[in-house]
Amino acid sequence: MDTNFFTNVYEVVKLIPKGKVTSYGAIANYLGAKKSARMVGWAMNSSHTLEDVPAHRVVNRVGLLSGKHFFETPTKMQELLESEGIIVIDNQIQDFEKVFWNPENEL
DNA sequence: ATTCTGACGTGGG
DNA sequence: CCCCACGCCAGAA
Repeated sequence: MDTNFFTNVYEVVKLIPKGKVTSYGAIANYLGAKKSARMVGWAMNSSHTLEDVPAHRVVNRVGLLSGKHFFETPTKMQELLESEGIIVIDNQIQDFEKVFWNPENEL
């Protein structure tokens, strides 16, 4: 089902532990569509209205807050991450590898 | 129906 | 190491 892909993305994002982050590609890979990482981001765009989906915990493969511009305020995403113990400098997550949460590794 | 763009990722120069 | 181009899929003009 096409809508299932979006729902699946939401489910995975919801499962991201507090203080951890993941990447669009990791989610896409977990869903079996690693080449469609863009769709993951697109799915988040629809999810931005949903409060159950912590989109701020999803960043690109480099740990860059690429989607912060889509939040209510450009600084909201960084503040949310920092409030969870994640250090963000210049839209870049510090110790990205440490706070990285891989769906395939945990699920 | 066609074209472009986009919260990405990988590969090549 | 930095820059450019391609692939993927979906939605908007």
